[in-house]
Amino acid sequence: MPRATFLKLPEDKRRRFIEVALAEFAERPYDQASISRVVARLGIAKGSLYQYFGGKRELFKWLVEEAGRRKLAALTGAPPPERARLFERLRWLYLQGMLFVAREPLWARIGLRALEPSQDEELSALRVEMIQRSQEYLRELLQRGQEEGSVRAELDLSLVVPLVHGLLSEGLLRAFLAQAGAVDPLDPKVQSLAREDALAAVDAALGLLRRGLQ
Amino acid sequence: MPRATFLKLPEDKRRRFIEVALAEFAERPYDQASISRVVARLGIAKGSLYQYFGGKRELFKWLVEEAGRRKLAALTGAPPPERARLFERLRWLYLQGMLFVAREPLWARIGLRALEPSQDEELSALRVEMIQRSQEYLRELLQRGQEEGSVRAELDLSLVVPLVHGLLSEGLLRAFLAQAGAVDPLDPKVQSLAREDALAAVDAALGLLRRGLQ
Amino acid sequence: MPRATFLKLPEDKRRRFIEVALAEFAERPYDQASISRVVARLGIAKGSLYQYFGGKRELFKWLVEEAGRRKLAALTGAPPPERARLFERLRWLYLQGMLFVAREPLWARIGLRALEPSQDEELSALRVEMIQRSQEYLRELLQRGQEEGSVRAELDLSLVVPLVHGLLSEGLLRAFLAQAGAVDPLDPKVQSLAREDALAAVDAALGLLRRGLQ
Amino acid sequence: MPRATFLKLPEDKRRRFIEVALAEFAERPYDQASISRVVARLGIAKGSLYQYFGGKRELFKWLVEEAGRRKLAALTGAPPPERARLFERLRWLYLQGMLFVAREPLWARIGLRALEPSQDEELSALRVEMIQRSQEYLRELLQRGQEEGSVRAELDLSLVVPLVHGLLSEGLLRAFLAQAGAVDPLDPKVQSLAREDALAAVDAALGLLRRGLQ
DNA sequence: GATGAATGAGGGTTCATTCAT
DNA sequence: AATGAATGAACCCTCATTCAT
Repeated sequence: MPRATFLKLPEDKRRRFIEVALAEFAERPYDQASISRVVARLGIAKGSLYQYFGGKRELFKWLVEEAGRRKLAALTGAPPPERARLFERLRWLYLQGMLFVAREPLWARIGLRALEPSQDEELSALRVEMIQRSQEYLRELLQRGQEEGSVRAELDLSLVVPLVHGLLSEGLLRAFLAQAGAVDPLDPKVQSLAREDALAAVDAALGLLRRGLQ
Repeated sequence: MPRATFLKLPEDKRRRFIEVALAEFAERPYDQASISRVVARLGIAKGSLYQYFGGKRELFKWLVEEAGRRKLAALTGAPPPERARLFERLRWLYLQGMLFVAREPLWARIGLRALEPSQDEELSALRVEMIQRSQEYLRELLQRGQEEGSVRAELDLSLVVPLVHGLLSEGLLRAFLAQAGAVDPLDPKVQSLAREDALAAVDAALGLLRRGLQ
Repeated sequence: MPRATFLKLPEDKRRRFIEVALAEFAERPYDQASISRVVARLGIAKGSLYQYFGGKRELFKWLVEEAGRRKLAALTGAPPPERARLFERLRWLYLQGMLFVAREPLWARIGLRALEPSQDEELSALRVEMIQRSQEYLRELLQRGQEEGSVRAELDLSLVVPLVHGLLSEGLLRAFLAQAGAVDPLDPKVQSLAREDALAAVDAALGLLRRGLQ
Repeated sequence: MPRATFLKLPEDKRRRFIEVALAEFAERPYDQASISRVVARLGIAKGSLYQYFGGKRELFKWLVEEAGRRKLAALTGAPPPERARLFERLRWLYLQGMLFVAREPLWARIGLRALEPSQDEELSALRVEMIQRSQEYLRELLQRGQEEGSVRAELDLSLVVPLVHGLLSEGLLRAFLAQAGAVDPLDPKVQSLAREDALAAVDAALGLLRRGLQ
């Protein structure tokens, strides 16, 4: 999505650009984020931003995608459990997710921004797609869980998937953050959260689920 | 919150005002909703709106409160289960919630709008308070559930409450809407949802929880 | 200037109206004073004010005139020096003026408001007229001073009058207020000013003038 | 105070902008001056003005400061009396002041606008500060006058300074303008005033003072 | 490739005044 | 005589985007 100009930018200039744009779009809902503020903080010309990206929406979309790539990199960077059964896999998956929130709160936050409603039609479509894709992935996992016997076969996944998704997305995140007294990933208190807190929250979530699903 | 002028307005005029304002604020996030659009649709003078409400924020807050009152009315209007134990109570509570979504999607939607982040500081504070109050209520229910033995006593409610809340709020709502292929309460497909769909979603949610919590 | 309706108002109602209107117009420059605020504080209908006065300007003009009448009453109420020569007369006149500022700061302030420039054309004319009338009065005094020998005959009064006026109006008022550390008659510190302060300021002013004029 | 954009504007464009803005803010009290009118007269977009200045207040403050700079330039441009004693110094100082009024009535007027009360809190503070600074400067002059023997030592400067200030500010200005039959620096009649009129007014003022102070 | 001045619609809000009741 | 709802122009300010340099 970024223009060629952006990719050819000197490493440190590009890094700085990303840093500032990320901060702006993580801190505010899309419609309140301001291109003007970004270029002001960077000290570059308005026009330059439009050389790098097609506009506000393009920039936001790229940040969201980049957040996805970085989260994926975090997942593939950590040793994934081999031949794991459903709950081991879920445990690993969501543990990495919570650690990503703690380590990269800005990137985690911008991922959530994409789920917020916005006036922009194209972004609304993106939002719906992201929700569906993430539920789709969960559905595949649960389906395999049914095949391997970790999940009762008679459960109607079209109902169960959104329910479990609610528990493991908003629910788990809030449970994790609550341990630091925070409500938002950008709250500085989040820095005090450690791996044990992530484990505690994930295990509490999976504890609830295991019995419900099996 | 509305000015006396608003309350003394002829019934049909007031009804029409509410209708148009509700549509505007339900359809868009607060910061994108526009006072100008409301008065244009109504064909009244800008100044008139300011005779009725102190401003944009006051109008929005009143709509949110009114949504709360209407939901409460829906709850108290339906026969509440007497001497119900936890899961019966939850079943009744969330069933009414889903029926409210199906019957009054605009009012339900505006209740959700209050949970979205906004640029306005006062509304942000309101939002945090609403989230906490709703979790607080859930905590009381679960605590009584522990006392009556419906919920295992060793569960750490500070973790469980946000988890269950995620499942019964975002999760349940999405499960309910998914049955009509909708993602948002404003989707016209929601009209096709019937009481059985609400029951199915609620029972699926409580089915998962019952085993997890007991 | 007030309509008949206003004059027929019950004594206490009229008194209260004056009190509130005076406070509003004394506290703010004319263009910032607000009719809406006056009726809000009074708890009466907007239309009622328009029954009493033709509008904002009429109300202001009446307040200014009333301030003039009250100051005049204060002057005629106090024993004026008989057969006084110029400086005795000035001393008495400006002493009463400073005492009026200390005793009736709101009425004194509104008199000054009339001297502030405003967007309103009619009020601008009023302002010019008030300045000229007050200089005219001073010119008569000084002329008689020349006749009686208290003021050098060769002085060009068309230059001296505005100079003396500047000293005895803005200058004397600021000197008087400065003794309480105040800059504006509405400053609450003004309440601490006593008759001796007024005398000190007036005598300092006349001390300067006497030598200059004789 | 102006943005870089303004400083980099082509000479004639900037000159025209200043001319129009100056006319607007000189003609009306701050609260009545209108940004909309300025851009309309200029035929530029509203947004452009905000590229030049942070807003209405910033623009006004810059105009006032610029007026100060221009008056200072006029003072330093004229030959200042060397080793002058108090009254020579005052004579030169206020003569230049009156000439500035006659030559640059708009810039002189806007300097006076800064002394008018306004709704804006920041400007009110600026106003009080300007009054105090100008009295402070006068106090220093008079104090040195006491040291050099031009002013009687027993005079209480805290009373004398505001008195003299009234005479030399409002008083002198009005005396000067009165010679052309004008009351306001913006009156076109002011153009007919010549150096002799300024000298006459200043000498009349200092004539009064010299005797009073010595 | 970088610049940054210009745009102009749109935002929310205030206010004195009118006039039907 | 009192009411107060309705008016609507005017206010200042923000913003993403364009385009000539």
